[in-house]
Amino acid sequence: MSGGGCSIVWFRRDLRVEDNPALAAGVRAGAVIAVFIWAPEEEGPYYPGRVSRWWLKHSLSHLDSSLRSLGTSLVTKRSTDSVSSLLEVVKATGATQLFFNHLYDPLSLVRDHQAKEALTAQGIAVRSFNADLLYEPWDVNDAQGQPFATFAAFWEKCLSMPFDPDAPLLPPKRINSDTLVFEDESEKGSNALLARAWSPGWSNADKALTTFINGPLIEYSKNRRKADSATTSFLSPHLHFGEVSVRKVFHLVRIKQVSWANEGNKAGDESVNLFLKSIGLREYSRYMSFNHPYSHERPLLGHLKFFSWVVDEGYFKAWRQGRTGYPLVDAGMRELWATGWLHDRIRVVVSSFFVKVLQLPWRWGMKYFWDTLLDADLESDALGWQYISGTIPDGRAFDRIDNPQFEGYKFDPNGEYVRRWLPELARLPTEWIHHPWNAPESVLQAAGIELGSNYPFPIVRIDAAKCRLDEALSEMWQQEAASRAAIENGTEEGLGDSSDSAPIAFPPDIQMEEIPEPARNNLPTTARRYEDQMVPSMTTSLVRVEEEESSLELRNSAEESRAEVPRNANVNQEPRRDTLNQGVLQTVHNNNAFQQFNAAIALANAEDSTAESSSTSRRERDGGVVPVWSPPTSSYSEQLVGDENGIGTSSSYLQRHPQSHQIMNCRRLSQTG
DNA sequence: AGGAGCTTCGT
DNA sequence: CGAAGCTCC
Repeated sequence: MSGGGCSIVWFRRDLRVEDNPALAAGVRAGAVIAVFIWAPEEEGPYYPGRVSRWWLKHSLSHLDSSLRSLGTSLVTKRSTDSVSSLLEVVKATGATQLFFNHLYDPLSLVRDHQAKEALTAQGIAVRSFNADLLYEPWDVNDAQGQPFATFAAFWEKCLSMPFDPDAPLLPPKRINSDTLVFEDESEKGSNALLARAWSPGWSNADKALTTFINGPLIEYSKNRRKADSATTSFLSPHLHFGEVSVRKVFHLVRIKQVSWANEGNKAGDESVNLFLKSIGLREYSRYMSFNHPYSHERPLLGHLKFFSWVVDEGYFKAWRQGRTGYPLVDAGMRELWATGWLHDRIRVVVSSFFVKVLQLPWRWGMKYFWDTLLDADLESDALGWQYISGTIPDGRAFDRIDNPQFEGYKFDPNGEYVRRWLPELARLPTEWIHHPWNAPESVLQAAGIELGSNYPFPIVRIDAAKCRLDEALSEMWQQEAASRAAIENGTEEGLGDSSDSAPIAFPPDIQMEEIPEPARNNLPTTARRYEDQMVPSMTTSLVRVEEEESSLELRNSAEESRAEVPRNANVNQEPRRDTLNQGVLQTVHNNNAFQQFNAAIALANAEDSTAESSSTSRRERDGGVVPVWSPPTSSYSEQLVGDENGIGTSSSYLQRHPQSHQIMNCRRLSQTG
């Protein structure tokens, strides 16, 4: 069987054997070569963070042993260019078919398209499948056939589609294989803390799912506000790596819901709705990424490009270290640092604080999440940060500032969460735990706290932040109006064009992380920066905070004086309703090219669906074309490879290619479509 | 009971 | 902002 007609199954973020349509197709077609290609440099600034790599490593070995028990094994290949690696595998094996499952992040859309073209050109039959979503993005449209622009409408549609999500496939009974071994990639050290708490791999994902469905799910609606997160599903990293199929989750949860509904269990029923909504948000994040492939680097609402962010690395650092002076925020940031995990509510708290109080550029925060979260997920995180920042049509109000003090008493009423992660506040009574700056001196003394010394004063006061925000917003509206006027007068090139909205570059210490090793002489700073990205044990994180004490002290006093925002700012100038709508309209308008593109995809899929044997209407949705648009003239990955040799380039990929790709794509699409 | 006015919350 | 939920007559 070697040589003749075997197929390659290209695993990526679908590290499971059950309900894996690409694998199933490979098995149906005969001998299978299961391949995983590790080419992190292709991800540019989104090189997976340490905890993500830790997870991946274990998940892959788990998958490998599953595949072995089915009669094959996982071939892993280190690469800087996935497409050429695929071609090498083809050459080495004489494979005649390639199967893989769709991804929807901007990079994968381009890369998968290239893979398809390159392999097809070699006479390889390429087919791809949906394994990550209930419905493909191009299948979910409004009455006019246009993509939705808000979540609620999108999700309502998903739940009332004329056809159900595909039923999960069973795992194959046996996989025939050709043997072929590539070098195994070796990842550096794991982390004891992580290993204790988490078990990567598809069978553990299944266990987590079962545990959740039979346990916390029924209370989900009641408990979801608690910061101590024993009631979440803990499925997100499993879902990110595709260790469990979202369709399986959906089906099992729905079954529970029906039985609870029959019993008249209102709370259980409601809990399922809420949980499914979070599945829906994940779904929506892919949908957004597909329809707006630049959403991880640019606000979707046009006017937001006129918002002037506070570019202050000191703020950024204090936030990362959990030294903002707001206990709930700091506790969250310490937990993130120590465990790579945060309850959803706390993610909202810390990111909202980041954007609204500190007014730092959201992409910095998103990048930090990317580097530190165990379930780091570009699409979900982009959606989350855009939501928090109010840069999508149904996002939070721009001018709303959440007060961590009040949120603290909501999500952590007894202060247990804060005390766990901020030992320096452990002895503070609950009454003051979320606002120590108001506590009487005697109370602080009794608790062993000296503000400004072992715990900081608030880095920015909420009322000052509110003032500064209102000011920035009214300035933004003015500029937006001015720009629109300029465009109407023809003084300026058309919409969405150019230069103007280059994203703010990541600060240097984040940039250091973007291109980790290529074993260069590590400056002392580099070493520290790199550590920033790692997940230390509890103790090291505390030690580290101690070490930083003195420099932070300076920072604090600096911020204190810095926060003198004019109190008399004319904040009454309400952003006018019509301008807001303009923003939305502009977004929608900008979508046209992608909508055309999507129509093209849908069409192509329909044509392609004649392809295969078992021609139920269900099958027809499989095996469609790769859902991508034409890449810009010079390819993404070429640019990134060039990047890697990167002579003294401290500037990031994004900086040098200010989101030009999607604009080019738009143009190309309107030409070709 | 019931509704004006206030707060909270939302992807 | 706008809907939903709350309070206070």
